[in-house]
Amino acid sequence: MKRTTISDIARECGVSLSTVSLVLNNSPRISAKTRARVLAAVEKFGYQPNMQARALASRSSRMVSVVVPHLRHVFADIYFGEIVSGIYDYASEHDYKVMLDVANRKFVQNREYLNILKTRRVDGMLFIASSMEDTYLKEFDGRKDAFLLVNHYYPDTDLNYIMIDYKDSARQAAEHLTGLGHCRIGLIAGVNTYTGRDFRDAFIAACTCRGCREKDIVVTEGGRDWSQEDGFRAAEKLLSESQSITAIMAANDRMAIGAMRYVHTHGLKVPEDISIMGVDDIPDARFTTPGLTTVHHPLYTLGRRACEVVLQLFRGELDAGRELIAGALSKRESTAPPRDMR
Amino acid sequence: MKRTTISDIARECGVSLSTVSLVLNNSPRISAKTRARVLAAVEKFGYQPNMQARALASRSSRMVSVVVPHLRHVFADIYFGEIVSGIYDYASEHDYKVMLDVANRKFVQNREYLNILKTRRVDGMLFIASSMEDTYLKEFDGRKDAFLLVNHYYPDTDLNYIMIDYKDSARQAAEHLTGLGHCRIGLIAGVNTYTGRDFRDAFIAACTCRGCREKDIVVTEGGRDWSQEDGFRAAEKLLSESQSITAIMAANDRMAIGAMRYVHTHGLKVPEDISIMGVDDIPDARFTTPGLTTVHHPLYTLGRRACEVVLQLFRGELDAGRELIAGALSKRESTAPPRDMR
DNA sequence: AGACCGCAGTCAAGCGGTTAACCCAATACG
DNA sequence: CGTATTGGGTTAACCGCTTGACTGCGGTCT
Repeated sequence: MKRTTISDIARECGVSLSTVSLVLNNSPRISAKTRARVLAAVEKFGYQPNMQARALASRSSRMVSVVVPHLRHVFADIYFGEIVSGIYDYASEHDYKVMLDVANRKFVQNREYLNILKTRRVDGMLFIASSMEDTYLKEFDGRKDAFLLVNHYYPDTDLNYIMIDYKDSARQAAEHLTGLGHCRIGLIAGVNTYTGRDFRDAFIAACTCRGCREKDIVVTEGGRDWSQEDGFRAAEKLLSESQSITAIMAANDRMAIGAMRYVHTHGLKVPEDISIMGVDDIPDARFTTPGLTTVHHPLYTLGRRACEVVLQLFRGELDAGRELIAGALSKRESTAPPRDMR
Repeated sequence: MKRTTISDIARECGVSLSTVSLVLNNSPRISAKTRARVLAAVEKFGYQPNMQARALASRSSRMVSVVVPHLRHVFADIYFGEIVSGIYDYASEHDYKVMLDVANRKFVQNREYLNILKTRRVDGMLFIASSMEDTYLKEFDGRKDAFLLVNHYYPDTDLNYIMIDYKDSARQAAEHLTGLGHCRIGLIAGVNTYTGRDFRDAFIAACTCRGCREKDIVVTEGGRDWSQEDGFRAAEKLLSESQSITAIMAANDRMAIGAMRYVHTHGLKVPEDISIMGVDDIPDARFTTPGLTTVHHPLYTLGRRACEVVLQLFRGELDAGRELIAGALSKRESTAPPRDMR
């Protein structure tokens, strides 16, 4: 009841173990004739090499680890879902497998994030967007593991990252809104991430640069989940504190949708009374009423590229990887010139 | 720049390789004193055993594979998310890792579903709810791999499964609605799964058993995605074809929510004009207006148990595993007695 | 003709663990 | 006192594959 191994194939063909191995690894050192014989035997036995043995000998597990934050329904979040899909597809196309990890307390306390690489369980690790609180990431500073932050970064370290260019998205959003004539804008910011802060600062800078007075950009914090509820509450706060704003900019679509719901339930019309804009371009953004103007962020592509980079890092084809991917304005119906401009 | 291995530890302590190995595997054959010495060295070097080597020698990769269907946003689906979370948590608590797989064309054509087990990449496999079209699953019939269908089953095979008791949920739903006095009910069924068909048949049976006439249970097919849009369209069809129904039963919450949206946009009130009921109890069900009456399905628990079973199958502690997990009625505001009963 | 050079394979030393079988001193027992 | 048992380790044979070094050989170059 034993599984067939490489030596069964070798015996069957009357060649050595190494020959079979070389055939299986597409080495050019084997003649076409021998190769065909070996492959026929492989086919005949339905032979599949044992990945553990292969990994042990070759020092490559052909597996990457994807680490997602420990959030309530992280496996039901389109934001993470898109990135994971991108990673999975790229990995799969290159005969890699994806291992899942959740950065929960156990993961951090036991320092599993280091052990996973140390135990050679995976060739590389991808950390999807965690928050500023995840200071343990600093431990990777100085190590030369195939390690990549996906859609976030860690200041003052040499950690590799690939992420959406949030500053640029902020600029695009600011230009769109100011271009329509808005100059008193409420910003629902996400401040528990470095990218969220960058977005906030870049947005304010871009607005003032285009003629808004800094005090007319009213900032409120969304909340740590960046959820619809957070957006709802933030809009409530924003509108109760300053009635004069003509537009709300949210740091992601979910909060924008929550804000829109608040605005609607309070008898205001979007975009006639107030413009609302988000960031990310999640599928739902298309189906809100009115459709949500947002900055499209190619998260699937980001995931694919992240996986590509981490494999290059593993193979030593890359020393450091730091990339920014630009978003693009996606204009829908939730933004329009303010009332007094029409 | 080599990693520390088991022999480094052995040398440091002046014991043999096997002693270290036995300590690491909690063998009772080593004295407390020696054990302490070894563990101290392990600590000192920050040693972590190489999992590939361990897997090769011990014939266990301490990893399970989770296969999800190839759907549009499967990594962003609360239904799959809950199950995966359950699997992940159980696995993680037992020092297992989770490998991800998507049953896409490549996966099926290359018969990867067999290779993953053959190549010993994983100890067990969990297939989350696929449809009746996934006939390739039949190939597992007769094999004694640690293999489990999660929340579906395959008739006329010996494939192991663990799933929600959909027939029972159908009965509970039918009893709730008929109990309120409904006897003309529209059913939005999901018919591309065996469990969906069972649900439909059991629902009809339970209704007729409780006095409804079979022709008053109007059945329409939802669609292959079981999505809100599917529910929306199905409700439209249902209400245009038979105005007399007083309740709509959907085979899952998402379709129920879609149906509710249709009903609302057409000026009818839930539950005054028509009752609506779903199945699953996803988080959104709590936040609809009115709150959706549904049958709660413990998907997280299902995932946990599924992982437990598959590991027991792997260790040979279980020969076959076939389990049903019961749902429980979750009464909210979307169901009430029909107009003529009040 | 002799040195040299691929070409097509083979040899054998790993990769880093696990575990059945064995070994030896100390204790238990008749 | 001789023998069986047991606690605590060790030995060595794998697990199944990769890969650098080596070999034999026919053809090239000088």
